[in-house]
Amino acid sequence: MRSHGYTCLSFVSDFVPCDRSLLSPRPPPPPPTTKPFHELEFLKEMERKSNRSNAANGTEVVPCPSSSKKTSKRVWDSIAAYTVQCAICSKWRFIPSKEKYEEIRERITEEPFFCDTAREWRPEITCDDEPDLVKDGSWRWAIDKPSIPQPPPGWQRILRIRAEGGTKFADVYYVAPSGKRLRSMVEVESYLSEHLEYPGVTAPQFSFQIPAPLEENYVRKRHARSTTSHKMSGNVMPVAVNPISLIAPDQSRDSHFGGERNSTSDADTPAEGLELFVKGTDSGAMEKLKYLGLVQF
DNA sequence: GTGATCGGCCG
DNA sequence: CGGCCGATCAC
Repeated sequence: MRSHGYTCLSFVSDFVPCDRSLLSPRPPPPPPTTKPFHELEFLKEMERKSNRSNAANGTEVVPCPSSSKKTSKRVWDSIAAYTVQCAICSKWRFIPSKEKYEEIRERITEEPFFCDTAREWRPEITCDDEPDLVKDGSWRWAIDKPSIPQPPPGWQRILRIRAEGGTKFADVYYVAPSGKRLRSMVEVESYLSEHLEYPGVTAPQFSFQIPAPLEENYVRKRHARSTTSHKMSGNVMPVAVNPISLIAPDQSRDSHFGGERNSTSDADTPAEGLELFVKGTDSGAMEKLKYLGLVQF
């Protein structure tokens, strides 16, 4: 089953927990990718250009757009890179900037992304080129919802990924040009109603939708239910169940990136990955477990 | 203090 | 399950 009707969803990839205590001692630098893709250079280049200092801990410094306001708060989100999947070949392509990514994400449904689209910033790229990266476990993935509007000019939409094992995966908030941090739609609306200095800025331009974690156990389950699968249809997979309990101890803080180091065969099919995530089929679940390094294969 | 993060309530 | 916001934590 190749990539049928699947318009590729846009993704956010690889994040670092925003827990400060984790940031300091965190050794695993950026992406220990498996494939020898020079795209990393490309990434580096973009980093340099966008003037972000420490890709080391995976944060991106968002340059304050309009003028170098003195107060321009250093705001960043926990996303290290942005990728989108080609609707034709299903390969993942880096998006050079958060802004570009937001632009693509906004229209991804009506206007699917193709490798050709990336020609805009990479004139040579085609579907025949190697994927920029593969889902091999060396990156953590957050799968974005499509059709999230771009933030109004001068506003920033910030995504903070929470620490592993918590009750929530992430938070979205907006930073107004004034530097005001807005955490919910209600706050946005009340702020806008009291600050008429933002003509044309309206509520529908905001979305607090958070992406979903690819790793199923990143977020603590609300129902500490027995690990028995509830969504993997009837077919129980005992093999799968046991390993899961291993990683869910309680040792909350400890996100060893590594857990999945033993990735032998990666280079799996991106399309499946997407399908797996979206549909959660049995085979998908299996794939996921492989992905997480919880089963042998 | 202030602001960021987390938890948990509630619809 | 997602939105929201107070409690709590880190600076």
